[in-house]
Amino acid sequence: MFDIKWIRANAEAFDAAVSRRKNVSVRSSDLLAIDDRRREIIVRLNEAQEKRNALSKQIGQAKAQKDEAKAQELMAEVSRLKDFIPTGEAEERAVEAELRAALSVIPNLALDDVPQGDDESDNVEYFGANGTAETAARQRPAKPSFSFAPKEHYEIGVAEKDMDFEVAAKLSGSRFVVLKGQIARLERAIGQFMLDLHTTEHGYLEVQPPLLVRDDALFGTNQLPKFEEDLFFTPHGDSRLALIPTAEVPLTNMVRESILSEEELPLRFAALTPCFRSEAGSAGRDTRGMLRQHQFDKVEMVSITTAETSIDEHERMLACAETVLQRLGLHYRVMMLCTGDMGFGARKTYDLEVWLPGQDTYREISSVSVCGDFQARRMEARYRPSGEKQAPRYVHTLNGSGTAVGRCLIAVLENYQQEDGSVLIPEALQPYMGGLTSIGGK
RNA sequence: GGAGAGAUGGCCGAGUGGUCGAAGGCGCACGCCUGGAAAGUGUGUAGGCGGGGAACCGUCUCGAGGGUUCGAAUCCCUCUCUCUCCGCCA
Repeated sequence: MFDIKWIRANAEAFDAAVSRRKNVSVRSSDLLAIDDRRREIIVRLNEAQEKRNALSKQIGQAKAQKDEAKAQELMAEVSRLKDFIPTGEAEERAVEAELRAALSVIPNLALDDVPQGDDESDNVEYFGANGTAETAARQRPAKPSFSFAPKEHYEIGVAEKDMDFEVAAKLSGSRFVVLKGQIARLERAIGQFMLDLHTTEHGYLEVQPPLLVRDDALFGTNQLPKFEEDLFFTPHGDSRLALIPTAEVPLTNMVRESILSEEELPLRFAALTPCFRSEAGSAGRDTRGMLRQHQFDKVEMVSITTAETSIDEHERMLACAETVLQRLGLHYRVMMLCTGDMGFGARKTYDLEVWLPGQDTYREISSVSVCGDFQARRMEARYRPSGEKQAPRYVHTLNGSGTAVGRCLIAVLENYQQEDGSVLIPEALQPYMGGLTSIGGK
């Protein structure tokens, strides 16, 4: 969410930057018009309150001096002028709500190095801050080669038996899956491996958050008010709770409505949780297999930083996510999303796309975004700079998947499949699989 | 689910209708003291909004929202959360 004072001071820059984003027609002049009305009512209200307060203080003094006649006279005077105050207060609340509503549906502005574009076809491959295609290729696992036609994950022998969409449909309908036996264990192993990697090697604090959250938390991380239809809700008393669409929501909101000290930053949280998405807008897309589900596991990373360090933290977080795929020996590429493909709250986003030989294509497995102070302003999350006395500033927030567990399971199955329908277990996962080196063999 | 108690600044905690944005303490900042530190000591130390070039001024905020009143941290109502006891329960 934007600071109206910043928009007032930087109206042209705001208009130029906001016009880079897709489907956004708002102009600074619309917002400033609301703000002008807001300031006008505040001035009038403050003047009335000032008079009322001054007179009330005199009444107190008159009563203390037992000057009842004077007190009565003053009280009559206050009664006359205070008619305006209740209506003025109501007017101020209304116009402030109007301004907030207008501001809360404006997406974040892209950083200067984000490519301009309409959709994913305008994303550009990214090789690291100082990297090239060559340096990236040395660091990233190679694309596997097959002596047979690799299958899609749900066609592979071991999955045909233990990845059960039919029974899931009986329980819950489409876009659910029941995993069984060694496939279920493999999914669990992948999640454990990733979470352990981030907590033991990358400095993230392991967190087990609630999976049900209130509307305020969803507003903080931008799911509300614009993307309500993507969520599952459950009634709760007279209100409701949402199933988290990503652990970004609880992890980021852990710092909401607080003032941290600069010394505590950066805060780094990681969690392995189920995620729930209605997929309202994607009917008919990716219906086969478990690529796009209503429920899936994901390891999420969240960093809370100062304003100065968020860009560096973004590169660091990308590297943390990449390490997962490198350890698993999975080929991937990194895309910098263009302005048209970025999420609502992001200033810049990198997607990790893992190679799926069965589909013969790259598919998103992780998304790493830096949001600046956009979410912090929605959450009222600030920090007090150290040293000389300074006013609190908004923190910067970042989030990234590290990575999606379900999609990683797909990638392991497809990349490590054998002709006989069995699947080799990557070395990094073997300790989590009781030492097994393959599953689904005869 | 029933009964009761509570929510005050970065933290702890006093304050039951007026001069209270709020005692005191802790923490923090800057000074004094010291060879240096600790201790001691002095001063300062909430946030939002509006006005102003600035110094500064005004206003709002004592969990949230309403109400009573000339005036509310204090009284009333609703809600949220926390704690204690009882019940139920993985």
